[in-house]
Amino acid sequence: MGEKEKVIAHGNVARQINKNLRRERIFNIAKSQIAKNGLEAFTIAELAQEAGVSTPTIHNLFGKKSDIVKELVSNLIELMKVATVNPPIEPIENAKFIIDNLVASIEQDKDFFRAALMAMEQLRLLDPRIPNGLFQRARQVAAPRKEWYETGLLLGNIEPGTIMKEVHNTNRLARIDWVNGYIDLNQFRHQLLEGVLLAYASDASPELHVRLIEEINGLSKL
Amino acid sequence: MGEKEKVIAHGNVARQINKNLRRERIFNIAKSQIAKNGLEAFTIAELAQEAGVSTPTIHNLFGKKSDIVKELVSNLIELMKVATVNPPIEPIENAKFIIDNLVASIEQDKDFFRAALMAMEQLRLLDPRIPNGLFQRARQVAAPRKEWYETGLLLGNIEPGTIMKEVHNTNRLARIDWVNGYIDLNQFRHQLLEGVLLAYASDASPELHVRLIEEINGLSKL
DNA sequence: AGTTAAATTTAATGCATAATCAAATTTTAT
DNA sequence: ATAAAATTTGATTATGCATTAAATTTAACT
Repeated sequence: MGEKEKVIAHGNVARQINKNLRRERIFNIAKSQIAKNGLEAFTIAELAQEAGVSTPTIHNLFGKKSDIVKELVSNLIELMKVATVNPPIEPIENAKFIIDNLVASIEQDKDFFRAALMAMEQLRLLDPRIPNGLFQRARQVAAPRKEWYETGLLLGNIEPGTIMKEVHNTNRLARIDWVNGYIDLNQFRHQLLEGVLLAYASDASPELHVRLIEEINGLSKL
Repeated sequence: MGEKEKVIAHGNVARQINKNLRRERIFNIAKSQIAKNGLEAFTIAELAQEAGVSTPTIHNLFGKKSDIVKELVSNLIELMKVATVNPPIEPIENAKFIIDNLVASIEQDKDFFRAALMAMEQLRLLDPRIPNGLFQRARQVAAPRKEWYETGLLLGNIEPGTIMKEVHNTNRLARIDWVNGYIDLNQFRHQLLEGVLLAYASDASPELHVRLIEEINGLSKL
């Protein structure tokens, strides 16, 4: 079936290169199947069929079914370790910047993100109680910054930790909604941004509050 | 095995009564198993074993496996149709009242709620896009009221619909967290109340804002 | 207490899928 | 061109589950 990936090279190196190409091609099909129908519906047999290959081949390339799931997760974790660039300082711009960045990187390989996040959920790796390194990072996403309190943009009447939790929860729900296919990436961005700005608004200085409201109401009109 | 439920009655009526008692006993075991290990892990065989009965008996009493799931859902829907009493008008008291009521009714049969909510999720009945009767109701839970805008407690700078969405999202996430066993009912109450009050705070009059902050910060200290 | 209807059980069937292995095929290296 | 190594394959095994059919037990009514 499917055209074999060839490489003009001699020696045993070629074998490995070709194998990796085959492997990657099949892995992409797996991601797409998982993303489309969920982990539950995903079977080795279907994967083999769509890849134009027999079931044992899948086992040779990937091992057990659960190994595929594990590989997805470790890929995602690896990806999340990449340091984020430093965002602008102003709250609204900060939120937009971080969220747009997040959306952009998801956009690059939606299937992968959806499949990997499903896998993490199934492995209970997204349990918010367990503070694995992942969540230490995730909690920082769009969390209120010290500077905003120092410059009086946020009043500090509500404990920063409370705002941070709220932002984090907004993140989690938007992610769940997107993974389950309830919303698309545009709506994801919208929901996330709106939630974050609302959280800021609950403790904003009058000056910031005005700008937040403008921004929030602007969102609804799209 | 397990003590048979008896009723002192003659005629064929007795059969039906006994049957219903048996059925109910087994149904409770099903709820508990689903609540504990999730719908995925739930099997007829395990249910039969814990009920001290053979698998065909389950089929005789309930039909297919999916019928059990359906029954859970329809029970929950039935329960949700029960009219809610009219809550107090003041925003903070209103939120507390509604949330405490909700928690209290869940408390009465946690297994049932957890199992039924899992079933609804699996059947995609909790998809926030689909506006079935259920969500029309759920959206009202702790939503901001007209009176609050008329009396100036909420300013209306942020569109009421936006606040309502935020409250609803808070509801959804708290529910998901509880169903998945990430939080217990106390934390559920806490998370839900905090989220709702924060949403109000984003558009509250100075007078209400002060009281909301007091309440929110009070929560954190528990 | 004996007769009949109903409910339960034992046993068998069927289905979907994961996992494995010897044999055949392809690919590399000389 | 050919031998050695690696890979893919077809066939098979194993498992876990829901479901059905026939046989047996249990309970109700006279």
